[in-house]
Amino acid sequence: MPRTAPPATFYKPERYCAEESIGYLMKRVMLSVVYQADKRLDAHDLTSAQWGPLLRLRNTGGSTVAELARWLQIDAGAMTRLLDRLEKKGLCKRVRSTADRRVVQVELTPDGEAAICHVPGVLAEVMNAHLAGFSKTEWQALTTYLQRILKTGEAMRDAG
Amino acid sequence: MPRTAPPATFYKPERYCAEESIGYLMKRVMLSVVYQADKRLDAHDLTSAQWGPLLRLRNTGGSTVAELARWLQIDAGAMTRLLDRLEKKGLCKRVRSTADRRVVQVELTPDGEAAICHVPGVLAEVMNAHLAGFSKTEWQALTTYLQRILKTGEAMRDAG
DNA sequence: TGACAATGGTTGCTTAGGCAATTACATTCC
DNA sequence: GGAATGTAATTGCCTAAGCAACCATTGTCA
Repeated sequence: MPRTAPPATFYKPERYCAEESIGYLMKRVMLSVVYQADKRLDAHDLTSAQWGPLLRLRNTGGSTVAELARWLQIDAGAMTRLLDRLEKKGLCKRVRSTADRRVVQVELTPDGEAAICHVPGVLAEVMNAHLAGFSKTEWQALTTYLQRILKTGEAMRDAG
Repeated sequence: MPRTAPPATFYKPERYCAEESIGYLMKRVMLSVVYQADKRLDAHDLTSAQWGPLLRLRNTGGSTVAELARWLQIDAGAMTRLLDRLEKKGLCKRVRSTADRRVVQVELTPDGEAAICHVPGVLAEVMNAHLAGFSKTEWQALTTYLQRILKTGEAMRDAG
C-alpha cells in the first residue's frame, strides 16, 4: 500500500505553459493581494514584509526570533534584520529570555499595537474582495485544495 | 445592474486567522513549489528568479526588458539588473533595436538555451507532484478559481 | 563530568525587488 | 516643425531574503 497518493500528470514538459500553471497563477494572485493590502496600509508606514511578524506577535502575544522566522518561512538572519528595522521604528522590542539565555523574546510596543490593529481588517477586506463572486462552497473547496497541496509539499520536503 | 460581483464576507476582521486565509496558504504553496524546483535545478546554477525570464525568452523566442518585467510583474530596474547577471553568466544577450532605438531586444544564447531546456520538465514534475491525489476535475476547478480571482484582482487594480 | 550535538541569534556577502530620478527616443497634437 | 506627452532602459538608494560562518547556550549521553 503506497502511503503517498498516485502521481498526477496534469502538466507535460513539452507543452508547459506558465499561464496555465498553478504556480504562476498563485504568484500573480499573491502579488495582487499584497499590492492591494499595501495600498491600504502604506499610510501607516508598514510594508508587506513588516506587518507579517507584527500580526504574528499580536496573535500570540509575543514570540521569539526563531519562531517568527519559522512561521513566516524566512531565514533567521533575515528575521533578525527585519526586527532591527521594526525596533528602530519603535514597533517592537527584544528581551533576552532568562529561562533560556539563547532565546530573545519579542514583544509589541504600544506603538506596535496601534500600527497593527487595522491590519486584520484590511486583510479580510482585501481577501474578500478578491473572492467576489465566489459561493461559500467554492471558497471552502479552494481552501481545502490549498491545504491538501501544502500537506503534499511538506511531505515531499520531509521525505527529502 | 452591478458590473462587479457582489462582495463576499468569508473573512472577518475580528477573527482573522492567517492559517485559514488563501493569501497565507498560497504563499506557503508557492514557497514549497519554488523550493522543490530550485532543489532540482541548482546543479544548473540557476535561481528561481533567473529561470523566470529565461523561460519567457525561450517561449517567445526573444523579448524586451519592459515586456519581461511586465510578464514577471517586477520592476523594470530590477529586470535590468537581473539581465546584467544573466548576461554576465553568458545566458542571454542584449541588442539595441534598430526599429525603435529605445528598446533593447533580449535573446537567449546557446548556453542560455542549454540552461533552460530542462526547466519546463522540472516545473511540470514539481507541479504534478504537488497535485498528487487531485482528480482532473479538481485540478480544473482549482485553475478556474485562481483565474477568476486574478481577473477580479486586475479589475480592482484598474479601477484604482 | 565532559565531549558533542543541537538550538537560538547575529553578521557578512550576495541576489533580488520597489521607488524615484535621469536619459534617450517616439508619438501626438497644435 | 516643435512642444508636450509617453515609453524604454538604466542607475542610485533603500528594504528584503538566502546562505554560510560564527558564538553562546542548552541538552544528550557515554
